[in-house]
Amino acid sequence: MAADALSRVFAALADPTRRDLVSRLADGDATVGELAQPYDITVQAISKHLRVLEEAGVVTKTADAQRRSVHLEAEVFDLMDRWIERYRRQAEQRYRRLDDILAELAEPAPDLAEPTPGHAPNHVPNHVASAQKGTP
Amino acid sequence: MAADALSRVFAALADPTRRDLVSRLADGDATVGELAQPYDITVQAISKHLRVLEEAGVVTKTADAQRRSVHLEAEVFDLMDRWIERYRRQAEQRYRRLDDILAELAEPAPDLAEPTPGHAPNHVPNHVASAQKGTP
DNA sequence: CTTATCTTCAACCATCTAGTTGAGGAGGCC
DNA sequence: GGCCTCCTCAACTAGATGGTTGAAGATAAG
Repeated sequence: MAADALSRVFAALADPTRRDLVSRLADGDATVGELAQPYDITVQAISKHLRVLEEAGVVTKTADAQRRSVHLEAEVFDLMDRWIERYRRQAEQRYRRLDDILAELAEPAPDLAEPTPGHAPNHVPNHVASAQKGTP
Repeated sequence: MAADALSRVFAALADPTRRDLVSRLADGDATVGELAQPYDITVQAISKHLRVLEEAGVVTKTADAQRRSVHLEAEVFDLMDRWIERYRRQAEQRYRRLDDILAELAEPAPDLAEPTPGHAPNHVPNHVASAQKGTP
């Protein structure tokens, strides 16, 4: 489920404990024990959280001894950023376009104007259908 | 449970179907039925997905009739962006600082960035890093 | 008024997840 | 060797999640 990279990253960061771990790792590498210390939960639970972060590519563990040093990987942020920026820009462009339409409403424009249900999105399905969900 | 806003947003976008819905809504508003059409799953499932996105603040529904028009809210992207940028910049700074440290390994550098409490993060081949406990 | 369309609510099921306890595995240190 | 520390694996539990089917609430159309 959700095998793709972006889903793993988002899911990994959907947990406040894991985001807090990332926050602390941004200050510098740390061992599992050091990371686990401030929390009430067991060190095994932290180990599991770190495994989730690792499988998402958010962190890497360098096994330099029996104490694993955990390191934050910044590249996944680029991955998320690219996704976010893409749709944000698109949505903001749409906003601006709507403003334009509202501004020039004085013209005899067809019925597509209002933010009311009138405007059916002739959305061309470029990414459509069975995007995931392989088997019905 | 996740409770906090950021967790809800990340969790909402951790599903590829929901990300695809966002992708289509970036093109323009649409009704639930229109959104559900390209997928193999039932319209009820899509309705549930939209409720998750709505509770995360990613979309809003304007109940203008019995056909709800779904609208993408761009502000949540700012929320995520702020979180991502914060830690990405921090991590990149740390990278650059590490380069500096490796470059001028002979000199005791004055703290150019912040009053670092213990100044530990020389996580060089040597795994020092006595992580500072910033309370969570 | 009746009917058809659009959406949600409710109950249910299978799977995933976050946590627990308990038992190892792998090195450093006496 | 023997022990101690750090970390992970295994099995289990409670709760969330994503999907289903079936029925109901609102409103437009006839």
